[in-house]
Amino acid sequence: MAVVVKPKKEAGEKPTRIQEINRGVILDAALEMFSTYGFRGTTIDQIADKAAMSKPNLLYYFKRKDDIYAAVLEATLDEWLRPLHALDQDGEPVEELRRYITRKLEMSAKKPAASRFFANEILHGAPHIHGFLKTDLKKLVDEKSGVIRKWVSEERLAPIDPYHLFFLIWATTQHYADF
Amino acid sequence: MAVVVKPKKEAGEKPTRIQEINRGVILDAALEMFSTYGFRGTTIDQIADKAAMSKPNLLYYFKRKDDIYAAVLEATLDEWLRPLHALDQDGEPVEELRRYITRKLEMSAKKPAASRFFANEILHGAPHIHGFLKTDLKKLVDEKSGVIRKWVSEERLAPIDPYHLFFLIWATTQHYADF
DNA sequence: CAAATTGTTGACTAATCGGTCAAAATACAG
DNA sequence: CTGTATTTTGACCGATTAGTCAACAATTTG
Repeated sequence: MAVVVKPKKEAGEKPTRIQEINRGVILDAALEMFSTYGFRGTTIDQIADKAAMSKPNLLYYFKRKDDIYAAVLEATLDEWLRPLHALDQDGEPVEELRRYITRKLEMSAKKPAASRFFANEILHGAPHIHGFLKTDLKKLVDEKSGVIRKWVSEERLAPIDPYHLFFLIWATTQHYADF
Repeated sequence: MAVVVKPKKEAGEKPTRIQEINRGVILDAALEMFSTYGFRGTTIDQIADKAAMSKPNLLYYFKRKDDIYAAVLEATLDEWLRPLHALDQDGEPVEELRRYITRKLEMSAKKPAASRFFANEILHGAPHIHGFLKTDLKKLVDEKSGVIRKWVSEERLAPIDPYHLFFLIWATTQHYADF
């Protein structure tokens, strides 16, 4: 008797409606908890409570605590970087920087959890995104540093080290969000 | 038969040589671990390992994990505040601020653990020093804010909100230490 | 509706962690 | 050296936590 092997699930199948909703709910809850209590300070039970579901149910969507953290990181990283992406070398320098800072401040105010989450990650040496920071983020920062340098060389902006400028903006917007 | 009660130990007796050494070793180890992994992320075993002693031995010197944290806080706070204390209203404003920032940067570079420790505490809403922050630190910051305001009113310094200035300096020096 | 798949959970386990304790080892005073 | 106070530790305990599992419920599909 021939047995027809019918695969139950292909890798990379599209998520169901329920999966999409619940993953979102979990990530929101997890971001809130991780940003407040850190990785070790947050329990899966706490996240499950906040997401209004049982722990086994949560673990049905994310097999391990590390996976939840990684997913939160990935989901938040894009948003955190978006303001910097928008810095346009063809714009007017002071106006571009003003818009960048405004966007950063807005983001810190509107999504304080995301902001705290990253501050925390970076403060502790970015242990979970070290590889990423060394590649993608560095590339982006290098690219935008080039824009600043270009403006300085064209004498459209007072001389300043681009890295110092970014640090100044990141640090200050973050602190305003904290307090 | 009269029993002579001979107290074994008076409160506030001077610590023995061994106590002095071991408390120091423990505080160094604890600062390193707490600043890297946070309060919840650090285990007593880890601190004991770093201090090269057994856990019960460590707990002989500090009865609870909270006590270790509090002791680290107390031991480090003074150092963290010292640069601000030195801000002198009778000095030349720009030179005073330059010196303050330089000292802050030196401290962040020389004692990164202490610096991270406080950044971490403040980022999470200073849960362990809330009372202190509300009194002593606030008083100090208010006092030094008065110095800044005085300089501004005498037109010896460009107009700036003193709190914003301190945040700017703290945030930036900390970020330099992190990266 | 009926079968199959997906979603949900109570009950459990193994490991970790903060903290205790009694007993052994060491340092120290007379 | 002798006795006493101090220091050190292995073994242990109760609580918490990450993660499992088998059974049950809901949803989707045909």
